[in-house]
Amino acid sequence: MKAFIRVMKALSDPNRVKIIKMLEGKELCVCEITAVLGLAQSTVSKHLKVLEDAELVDSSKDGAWVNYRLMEDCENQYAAVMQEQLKGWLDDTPQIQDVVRQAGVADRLRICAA
Amino acid sequence: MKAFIRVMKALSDPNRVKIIKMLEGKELCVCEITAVLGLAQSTVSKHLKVLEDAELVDSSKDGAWVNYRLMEDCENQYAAVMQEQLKGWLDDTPQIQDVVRQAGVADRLRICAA
DNA sequence: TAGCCATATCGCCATATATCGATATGTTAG
DNA sequence: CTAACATATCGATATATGGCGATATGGCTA
Repeated sequence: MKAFIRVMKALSDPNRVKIIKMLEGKELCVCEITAVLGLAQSTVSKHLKVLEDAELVDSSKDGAWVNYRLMEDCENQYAAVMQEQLKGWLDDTPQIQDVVRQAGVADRLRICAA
Repeated sequence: MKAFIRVMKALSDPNRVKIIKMLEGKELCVCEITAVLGLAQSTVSKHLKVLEDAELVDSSKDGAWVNYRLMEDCENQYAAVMQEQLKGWLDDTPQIQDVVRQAGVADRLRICAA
């Protein structure tokens, strides 16, 4: 039950849903997501933690960067099903199209101060 | 997007999920749900409104009673999919088994002051 | 080693949510 | 018509959540 509720809560925020949809395209680092969403870095970090706790996304370090991607082979069945469902959902939503397009052309070397 | 978020928020509360699972068995009136969940009647009424706004459940009056049931032929695709998914989920959760069993034998004529 | 960069965590605030008791609304029975 | 009952709505309160800026942490590079 807790695992289910965690997934539902994670998907109850528009910005977190946007992150999921962006990650369907490619993996992204925190600064890229921050730039696209236009939120504070700390806010994005917190959203990512919620998504990770729900086992919807996964991360790995690449030097100073942390790359986030959709969790593959979820053990959490609720996360697995929702992730799959979302692949067919919301693609016609302007807000989503917007961020997905921006994420598609995001370049961390340009966006981040590197 | 709003419709999707509404459905996710509706399913983010354990008591509302319990209500959905109870309604998989049979339609129930507010006083039966109230008795099974052990919440205040006003709280249950509010939860039902959230579920109805998300188009997950439907209601109809039967005299002084209001019967709630799972929404059939949901226009809201998110509600439709989640409803179906939930039919195969959480059946092994003790909390859910408990309320479902109680709902199954609920009798409004005994539960309510009628 | 120092300093910069990316990210995470902390503390704070405003708003949202879950809950309750009290009250309003509408229905049925006497 | 009135009383009793089922449900909905209102008002209050405690907790949860989303947001921010400030600070801590860890890695690179000069």
